[in-house]
Amino acid sequence: MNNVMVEALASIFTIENGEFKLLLIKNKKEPYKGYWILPGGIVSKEKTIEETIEENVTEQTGLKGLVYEQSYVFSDVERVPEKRIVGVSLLSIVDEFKIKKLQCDTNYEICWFTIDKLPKIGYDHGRVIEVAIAQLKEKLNQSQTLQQIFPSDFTLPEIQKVYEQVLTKELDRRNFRKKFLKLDLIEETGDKAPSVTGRPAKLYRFKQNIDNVILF
Amino acid sequence: MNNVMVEALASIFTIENGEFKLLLIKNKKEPYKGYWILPGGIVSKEKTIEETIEENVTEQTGLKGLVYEQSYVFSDVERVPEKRIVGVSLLSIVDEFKIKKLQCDTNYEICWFTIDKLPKIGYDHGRVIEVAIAQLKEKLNQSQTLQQIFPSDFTLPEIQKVYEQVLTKELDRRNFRKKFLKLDLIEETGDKAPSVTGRPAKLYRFKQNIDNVILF
DNA sequence: ATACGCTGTGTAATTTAAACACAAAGGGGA
DNA sequence: TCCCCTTTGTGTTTAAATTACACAGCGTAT
Repeated sequence: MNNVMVEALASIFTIENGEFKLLLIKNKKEPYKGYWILPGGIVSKEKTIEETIEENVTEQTGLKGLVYEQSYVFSDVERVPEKRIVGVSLLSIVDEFKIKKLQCDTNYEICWFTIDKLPKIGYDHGRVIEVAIAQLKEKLNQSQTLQQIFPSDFTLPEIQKVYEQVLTKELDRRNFRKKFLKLDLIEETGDKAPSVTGRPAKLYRFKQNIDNVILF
Repeated sequence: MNNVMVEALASIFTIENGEFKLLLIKNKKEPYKGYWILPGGIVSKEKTIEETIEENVTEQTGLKGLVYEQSYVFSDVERVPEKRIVGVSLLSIVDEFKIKKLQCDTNYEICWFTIDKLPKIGYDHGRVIEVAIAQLKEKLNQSQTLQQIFPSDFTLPEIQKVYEQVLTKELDRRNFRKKFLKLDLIEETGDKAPSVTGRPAKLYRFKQNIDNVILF
C-alpha cells in the first residue's frame, strides 16, 4: 500500500528580555529517549494537520488556542528510524504573558530554550528548528506578528532589540523610533516600565484594527 | 491505522507575452473526469515528495528536471471524495523556451492556461492554484526567480510588465529602467528584439554568478 | 514620405533614510 | 543629600532614493 504516516510538529516561539526562545519537550520514548524534541503527533484519518497540532500541543504543553502557520514538509525516507513518517512542521508565536513562566532546567520535561543555546535535539528536529527559525525572522517583519508577541505594555527599546536580532546589526535609537512611530501602529499607555537601571522607558500598546504592514 | 495517503501536486508557471500561465492536464478518472487538474501523484513509502513530483510531472507532461519549491499542505478530511489524501502542493517556474509550445485547446490533454482565464478545475485544485499564484507573485520579487523565467534575450518592457502584474499598478518606464539597471544584474546582448510595432527593444541577459536579491 | 507606436534617455522636486549630540529620569553609593 | 552611572527620549542636518515629467529615436505600415 501507498499509505504513509504523517506527523505534525510545532515550533513555538516567544521573546523574553530580547531573546528568542523555543518550547521543547523531553522525549519519553525510544529512539532518542531523553533528547529534547518538538511537541506534536501523528495525523489520523479523521483530523486535519491543524487540528492534530492543536490537540497534541495542548496535551503535551498545556498551551491552548495558539495560532499556527505552516512551515515546511520533511519527507526524507530515513528521517525517522525504522518508520516512514512525513513530517509537517508548523510555526507559532506567543507572547510571554500567555505562557506559563517555566523555569529552564533539564529536570523539567517542558522547557523554553534560548535559540542559540539549544540542548541535544532528537530525530531530525534540529533541521526542522533551523527552518522554523529562518521563517520566524522573516515573519517578524510583519506588524501582525510583532503584535502577537507584544500585545501591550512593551517598550520601544524592546522592539528595537528584536529588529537588531532579525537584521543582525545595530540600529540608531533615534532613527528607529522615528520610523516606527511614523507607522502609526502603537500608542502610549501613559505608564512607564519599571526601571532596572537607567531612565524608565515609556510603555506602548498596539492600536486596535491596524492593517498588517511590512516593517523593515 | 493512522496511515493516510499523501499526494504531491505541481503548479507549474511560465510567462508568455507578459501573461502568467499555468500548466494543467485533463483528468482521465472519476471523480471530476474531464475536468482540468494539476499534475502529480501519490507519495509512496520509498520516495520523497520531491522525487514523487519529478517522476509524475515527467510522466504526465514530459517536463524534466524542473526546480520545485514547497507551497502548502492541504489536509481537509473531505478534500478528495471517498478518500483521505493529504495534498502537498509544490511550485515551479519555467522559461518559455524550455517548454513545448503547446497550443491551448481543450481537445489537448495538456495545456497552458492564462491564470485569469482558467477552465473548470477538478477536486480542490482551484484552491491549491489560488495559493500557488499568491506565492508565485511573492517569489517574483527575487532576482533568482526572474532569472528562471528570463534566462536571456528578454527586453526591459517585458520585465516591467511582470512587475506591473505583481504590484497591480503601472510603473513609469524611465524610473523602472533606472532602478532595475542600477541593480547591475543584467547586460545588453547587443541585439534587438524583432519589433512588432514601434521601436525595437534592446535585448538583455542576466549576468553570471549574481546574488539573489529582493527587487521591489 | 509620412504617420503611428512603442522604446530609450536626463533633470528637477520631493520624500525617505542616515548620521549625529545632548538633556531627562531613575537607581545606587558616598 | 548630592553626585555618578546607566538607559531612555528628542531634533536637525546631510545624503540617498524615489517620484514626476517631456521629447527624441527606430522600426512598421499606409
